[in-house]
Amino acid sequence: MASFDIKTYYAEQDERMNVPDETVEDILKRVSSLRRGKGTSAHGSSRKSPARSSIETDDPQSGSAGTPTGRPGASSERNVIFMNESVALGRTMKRRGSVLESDVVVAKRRKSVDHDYSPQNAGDHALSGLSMEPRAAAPPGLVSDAKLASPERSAEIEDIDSFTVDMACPEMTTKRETPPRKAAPSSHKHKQIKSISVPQQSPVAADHSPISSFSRVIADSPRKSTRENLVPVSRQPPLNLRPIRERLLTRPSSKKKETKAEPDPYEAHDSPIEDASLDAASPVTPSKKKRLEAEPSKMFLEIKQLMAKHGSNNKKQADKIVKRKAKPVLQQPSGTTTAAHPVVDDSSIIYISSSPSSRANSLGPTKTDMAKQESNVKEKPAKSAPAKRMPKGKKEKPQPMTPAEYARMIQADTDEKANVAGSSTAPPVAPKLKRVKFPYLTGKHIFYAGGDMRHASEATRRKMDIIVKNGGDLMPEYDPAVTTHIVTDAHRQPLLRVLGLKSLTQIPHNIPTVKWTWVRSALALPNNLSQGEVDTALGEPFMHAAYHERIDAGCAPRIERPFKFKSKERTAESSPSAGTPGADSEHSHQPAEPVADNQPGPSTPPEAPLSPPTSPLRPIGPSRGRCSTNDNVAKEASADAHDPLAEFYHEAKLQSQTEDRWKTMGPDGEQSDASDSEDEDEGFVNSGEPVPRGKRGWTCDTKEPQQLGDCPNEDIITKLNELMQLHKAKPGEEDRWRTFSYGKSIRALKNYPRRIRSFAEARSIRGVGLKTAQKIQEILQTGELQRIKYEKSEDVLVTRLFQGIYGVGQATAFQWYAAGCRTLQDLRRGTGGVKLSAVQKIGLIFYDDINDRMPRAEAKAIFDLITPIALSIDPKLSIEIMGSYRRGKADCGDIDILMTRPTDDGKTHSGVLSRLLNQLHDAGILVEDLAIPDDLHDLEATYRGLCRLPHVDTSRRRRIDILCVPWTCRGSARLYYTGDDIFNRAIRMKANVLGYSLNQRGLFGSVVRNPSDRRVKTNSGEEYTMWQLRVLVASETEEEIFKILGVPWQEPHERVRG
DNA sequence: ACTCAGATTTG
DNA sequence: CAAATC
DNA sequence: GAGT
Ligand SMILES: O=c1ccn([C@H]2C[C@H](O)[C@@H](COP(=O)(O)OP(=O)(O)OP(=O)(O)O)O2)c(=O)[nH]1
Ligand SMILES: [Mg+2]
Repeated sequence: MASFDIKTYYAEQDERMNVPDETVEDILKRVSSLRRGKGTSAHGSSRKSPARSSIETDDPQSGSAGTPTGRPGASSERNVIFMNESVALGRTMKRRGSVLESDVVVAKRRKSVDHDYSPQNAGDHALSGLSMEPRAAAPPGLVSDAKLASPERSAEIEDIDSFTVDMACPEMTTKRETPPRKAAPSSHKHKQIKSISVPQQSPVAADHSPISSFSRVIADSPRKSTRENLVPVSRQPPLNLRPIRERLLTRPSSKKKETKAEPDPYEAHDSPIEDASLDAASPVTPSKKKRLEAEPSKMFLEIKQLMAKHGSNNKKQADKIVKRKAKPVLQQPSGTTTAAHPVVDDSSIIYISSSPSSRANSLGPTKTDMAKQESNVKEKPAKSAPAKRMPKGKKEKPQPMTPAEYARMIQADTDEKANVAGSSTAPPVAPKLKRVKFPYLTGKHIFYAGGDMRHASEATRRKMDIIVKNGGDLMPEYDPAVTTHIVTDAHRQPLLRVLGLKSLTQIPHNIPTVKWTWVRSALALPNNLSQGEVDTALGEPFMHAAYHERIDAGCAPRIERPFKFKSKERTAESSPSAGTPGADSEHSHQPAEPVADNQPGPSTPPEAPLSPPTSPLRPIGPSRGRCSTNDNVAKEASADAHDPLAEFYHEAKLQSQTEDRWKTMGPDGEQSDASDSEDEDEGFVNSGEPVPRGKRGWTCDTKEPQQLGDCPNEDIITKLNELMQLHKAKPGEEDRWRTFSYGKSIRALKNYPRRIRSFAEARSIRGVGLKTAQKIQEILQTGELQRIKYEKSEDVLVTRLFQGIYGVGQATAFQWYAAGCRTLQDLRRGTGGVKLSAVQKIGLIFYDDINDRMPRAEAKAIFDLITPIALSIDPKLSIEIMGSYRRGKADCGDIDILMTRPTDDGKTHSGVLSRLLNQLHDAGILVEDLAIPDDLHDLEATYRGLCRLPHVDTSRRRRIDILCVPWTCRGSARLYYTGDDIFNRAIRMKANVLGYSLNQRGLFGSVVRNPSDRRVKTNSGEEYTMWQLRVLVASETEEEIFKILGVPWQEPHERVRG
């Protein structure tokens, strides 16, 4: 099994590389240019090198193929300082306690003063103030993997505590960079919240809890679960925050808002332009500066330097952004509202061990559920949960039906209504579908194939409904003669089955195979388009091609391309290069392809797509640029009789044989013992053991040695990672999981102690499958990975740039790309009519800041500013910094704060967040809001925003997340928030396999209530347990969760998997 | 052929 | 409901 | 993409 068919390998590679790559790009170019009437200019710049030219200066990858947030590839997590933390902490604590004690800012917490946090249109505000002009000319913060981390020394860290906000440089720049652009009419829904500013309370010494600073923050020794959540209160350096508030708070014009006549102090100066308020602000600053100057520490200086270095000179003053969100006024899904919440009758509850498979329809505990639980625990009678859809209440008899049947049904029904006003025959279940005003799918005969080809699932029905509603002619079954479009999100195999075909190539060219996104893309369109616009609105089919092989389908004339044959040429290409691997970059060898030419007809495949000159056919409208290449390809292919890669093949074979020995020796012992249930995929590290074979076990169970420097397979890892980053930028499920998989292989490789020498050896590693092993082999033999070049197309590069914007993911990035955007500047200009959401605007403005990671010390500094403020609101609060910080990372991508409060005194932290946010804004720490919790008063809430060190004009914007959870959930919440993400997924997966389910609220076991009754048969015949509930098994401490799951305890810094 | 974690907020 | 993010 |  170790051997593989090299031909097939290259054939596949070839297909993948040639087909979509060049084609998409060209098409896109052509299209976009057409749309914009830009003529032909585009194609000239097609390939690599030229491609770059089209990306303006703000193109991060110019040069390095950095990734915005290169996850795995980025600085691997090393806990540089972690070891000393407790020590350092202890020391600093002491110092802190003695030196700075008095001035903790404390506000009397008086209920009366408790005003809700009321942000308003953050996006608009930011925009109005700054405009989206590029602020920092500096190259985007995207950094190549190599230099991501600016390692902090442990020494530095201990000093951080003495850090003091420097008031020396409080000159707040009051100038605005640009005249306020009219606030984008981003219509936010406003959460109905009364917004009233809190009259500043004067700082008061914290007389309360002598919770002296200690350390929970860092050295958290889980063992003592007792005080697990004690607040790491750190005495705060003298910082007079108070004055700021009033001035700084520039109430963004609450334009429409005023109608509300909300007595909002902020409303006072409601000029959208904040200049006024800003000016006002400046005078205030001086007053408070003095205090702060008190002992600037060396640490502080360092931080300053660091920041200066990063130097994002944002002139923007601490604009107050306040956003109001209209809270969905408890719009209860009528149906569910009435349905009484299922009352759990304990007596009828039985525990069952759910197999992973059964978890499908088990309702996970939702916020709503938890609310109930909380109440049980007498935490707080959860407010009437907005009924997050209790599955129980209604029961729309799904009524089994095949997709075809359903299609026929709704199609018939709709037609009837549309055509004859005849009395409805009122088919039993026939949904009342009314065609929408603007049926953009009119005239299109669509065959839809959902995930389930046998039964029309809810989702399938909904989608079919949509198709019909929008005028589409839904085909019950595929008929190549009539069908004009095939819409599917399924995989090739299932689709082919339904179509009754053997190969995708059997589908006529004129029938595009597109994903659901194609239909959806025009859904939200204005309903006034002209017929002509419809098609454009729908988007070119190829943009939504379901399979890259068929990317051309439906797009005008096209020249048949002999896929299969190209394999050879490619073969020729890579193998020979073995001797002279490096050297040639794609374009470079354009002219000098000789290298490859040793072989019979090896037209370097890369060249094919690359060379604009060779295929100038572009001009001809919709023709595929590829045609000429194909011809060549075919020719060459035929010419090439000898397979140069034969050697590879043989070699692999041999190796596999020889290596089977050691490989097999491993398995025996392992397999037996591991055989039990796991089937786990998670491969794992056998740290440095002589037995290299793929081991089994749960990745969450064993800490991975994360030393970087020693990896013997670094080159391989680097290349695979590069490839992964490229895939990560692509939309679609396929690439999503591919990325997932690459991640696993890479991790496995990182933990592999020896240099891999062969295909077979690679293959033996868990997580490294056929394809990856082949790639590894290619790297081993040629020193490079051709595939990378092909995946590195302009669209990927550009969209990856876009994805660096907070709030922009694969989908939007590609949409924008399709709209013709190529640079960040294009986005600012709104090229192609692209619209950025409020968050995205902020993300764009602070592109560099957000993509930068902060030194650990800065995270602490900011947190230390926040802590006292929080405690001033409620001394019993427990707030802790989590995420990468808790794991001991030297640099943090953001600050993750967990907030909760013990309930022993009958109180909760409800409402604290609101006040905290207000105060943090006032203090100039919070600068921008990105996401506000549904209900600020909920015990469970998530806030996301941007913060910065106040009063330091050089400080950069940092991402900050605040997570509030009920006290009872603290354990699971800490587990979750500590991460890392890979670890979380791994442990959650193990939980599943063991019949549990784990989330930030707790570890749940499945339970079925009176199994005898509530069972429902589904169309497929299985039984779905509708009343299956998940009961809380543990959530208060991390330890118990680890224990129950049989995961050996691991300190935060040991939970690093990525 | 199925699974790959599970949740919240936004538009 | 899909996308983005944690 | 990989493991089952
Ligand atoms: O997909 C994800 C992302 C994050 N998390 C958890 C683990 C993580 O540690 C925590 C905080 O997320 P964040 O994105 O801040 O990651 P981090 O671990 O703190 O790293 P970084 O330094 O980039 O912030 O949330 C998940 O469970 N799943
Ligand atoms: Mg973080």
